[in-house]
Amino acid sequence: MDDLHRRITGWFAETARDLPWRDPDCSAWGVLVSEIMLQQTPVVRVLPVWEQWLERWPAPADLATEPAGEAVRSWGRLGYPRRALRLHAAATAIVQDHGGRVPDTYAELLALPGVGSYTAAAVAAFAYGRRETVVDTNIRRVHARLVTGTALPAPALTAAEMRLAASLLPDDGAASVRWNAAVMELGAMVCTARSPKCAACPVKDSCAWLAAGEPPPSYIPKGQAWHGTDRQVRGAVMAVLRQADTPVPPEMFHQAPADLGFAPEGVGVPLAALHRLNSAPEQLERALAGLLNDGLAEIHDGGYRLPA
DNA sequence: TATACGTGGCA
DNA sequence: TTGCCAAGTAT
Repeated sequence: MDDLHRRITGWFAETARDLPWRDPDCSAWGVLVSEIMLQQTPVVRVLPVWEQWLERWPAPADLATEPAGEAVRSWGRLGYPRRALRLHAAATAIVQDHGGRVPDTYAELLALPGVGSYTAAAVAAFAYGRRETVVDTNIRRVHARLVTGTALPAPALTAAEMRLAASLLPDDGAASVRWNAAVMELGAMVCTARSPKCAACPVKDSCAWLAAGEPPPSYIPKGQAWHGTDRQVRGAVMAVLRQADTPVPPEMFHQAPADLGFAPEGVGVPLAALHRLNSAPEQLERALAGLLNDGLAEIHDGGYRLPA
């Protein structure tokens, strides 16, 4: 096992991407923001938004003094905008309950809005150097192939996977942090979901999946529906709200701007995109009600806007 | 445990 | 062009 550690962390030391949240000088807040943004979102898309966020809000207290809607607007097109809402709520909780400093224990991190088991472990490890069992989709896939010999991990994280990850974690604190980062990087850059680059893998001669002749997955991953879904409509509505400087009247969502003769400044393009979806009135209502319910929108002066 | 939740690049 | 999939969380 030490050999596995040496080869993977050695590979990481040589080839790791130079990401700003990996800078030793990066604050815990910077690490937390990066982890939330990276949930289900590729690095290349996070990079520019993370830079803007950290410049505008260098500490939790800076974000906490702003309306939640500003966090959502600045989220841009990263996707899953509820993450922005929760990050804002987390900043508020950090100010109120932790004196403005990002907490450094797994339990305290886990209690923050938008922080689950992965993110709590990741921030404790990468921001504070703690020895934590970090398990994300990359690490799960590497373990599945390298150790278990299957093409993909199970659809949901299992207790057996957590035990395996814990058993692989180096005893030494600093070594455990490097190991977590290295396995994650291996999964992201080499041991990828589709067409893994096994020729470039530092542990290909120890891989159970390769040794077994690369057996195919035992199940077909369930695709995420998109066209015609409520999610698509919600996304289109959010694009309008992000652009609007003033509350958007409900009629705007149901009728083309041309029919109304006016529209809030700058919402023409996203509004046209929403109308092109040609969604049923009840679906639009469902999307708007859902956004209100989630706190991503509110009604002010008879129109919809981001939360103030 | 299963489902809802955005977005855009790539094969 | 269609579908896959990316450092998950909350319910």
